Amino acid sequence: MNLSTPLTRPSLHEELVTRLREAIVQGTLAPGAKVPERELCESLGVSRTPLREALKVMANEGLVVLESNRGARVSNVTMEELEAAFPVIAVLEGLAGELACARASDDEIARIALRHRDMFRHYEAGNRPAYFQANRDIHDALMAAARNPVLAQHYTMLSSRVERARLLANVSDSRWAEAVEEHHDILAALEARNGARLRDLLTAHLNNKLAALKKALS
Amino acid sequence: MNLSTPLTRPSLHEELVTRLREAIVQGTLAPGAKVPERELCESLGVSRTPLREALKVMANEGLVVLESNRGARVSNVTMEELEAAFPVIAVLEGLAGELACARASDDEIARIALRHRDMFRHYEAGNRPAYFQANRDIHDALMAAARNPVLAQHYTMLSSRVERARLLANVSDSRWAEAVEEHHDILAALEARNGARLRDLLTAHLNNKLAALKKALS
DNA sequence: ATGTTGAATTATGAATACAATTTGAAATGA
DNA sequence: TCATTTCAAATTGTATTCATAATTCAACAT
Repeated sequence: MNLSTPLTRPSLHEELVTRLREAIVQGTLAPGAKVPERELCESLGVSRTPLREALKVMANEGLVVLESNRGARVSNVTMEELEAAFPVIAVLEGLAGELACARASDDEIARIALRHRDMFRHYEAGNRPAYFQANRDIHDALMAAARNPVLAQHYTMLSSRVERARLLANVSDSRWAEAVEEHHDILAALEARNGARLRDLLTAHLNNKLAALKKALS
Repeated sequence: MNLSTPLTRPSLHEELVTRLREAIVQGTLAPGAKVPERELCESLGVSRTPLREALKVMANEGLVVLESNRGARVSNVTMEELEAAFPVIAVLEGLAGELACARASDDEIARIALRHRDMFRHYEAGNRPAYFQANRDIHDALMAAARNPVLAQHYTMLSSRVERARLLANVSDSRWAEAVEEHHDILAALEARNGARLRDLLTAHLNNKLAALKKALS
């Protein structure tokens, strides 16, 4: 048990941030939709104050935009934003990979390898949702293995902004095959603990993902 | 005049975030100090609501920590945090350099070069504050030249967290000389628009800075 | 019929009020 | 004297209120 943390129960606005973030990433709160303050207050059973605090935080992260005297809207997923965000995510993931090679336990690497095999199976079965989930798990596990909370924090912010793009367009089958290929290399570099190579592979992987999105959305 | 923007006056809490961030970076609000809510409200002439909204946002950025029922404290600058944050800043600056090489106007590069010459003069004169200022200007200008708002946003968050370290320890003269040397190379790579090289130089520059800080603080 | 005006309604931004928790010092006892 | 307990004051987290800006919609003019 952890006795160093002084037993701090999460504040209302933090829980709201978490739940709203999920709702936005999942698409329950659609991009561009205005956030109905009063309604949410009622359904969540809180007053406006903590909800509004949560909205300020999410606005700072770019998940919502605040229009003065007109309330909050879920931010739109634009091509411009994706083009800006992806290169940043790419270098962050690259760094995560590099650090993970240096710091991950053998056990962690084994677990990531296992998840890879799951993912490959989902690909063979053509099961996109399961593939996506496994893919996310892998990236999250890698981030955890990097043991850098600052990195993880910014990664979380950015991926929640971008994750929603998957709802906009399915990538082509050919890109899917390519991505799987890339993941074979990624796993190999991780298992070899080749940090520099894994970094470059991950950065390229993300940049390729952006290119594919661009194509799918044009 | 710009008529496309729908005439939006900045909200109170946003202004507060900006001002509090400055106060924290500048050291007016010292690391570890608790944020006196009532006092700040009076001196800033606002009520608690917008101030508290600002504090939530800054807590999300890591500039303050919220202790439940015990209010906000300015976060401490720990070695652990610096070790986590610097590598992230390093890759972000690297990306900024790479993008700047591709996107900066000749004019922008010329201005950055000019600011470099200022900075070199301040070094020769042994004027640390002026050197720091010029140094910051250079990094900010580079970031602006990268034309990536997402990158800039995260860079701002991170550097405000880390900037305060300069108040903790003066780097050694030998490291100072080294940093100046590195900046000569950085400028050269930028003027040659050699993106890959500038990226690597900047990343290394930041990582060296961390190493120097580690030495100075031990 | 279509477009415009303006009062009523609603929603928002900020201030204030209230309840719960923490703090700190006086009072008590060893 | 020193530790412990108790209780008031202060501070915080959340709810509510208030003033103002935006929206809606019916009445009117074109």
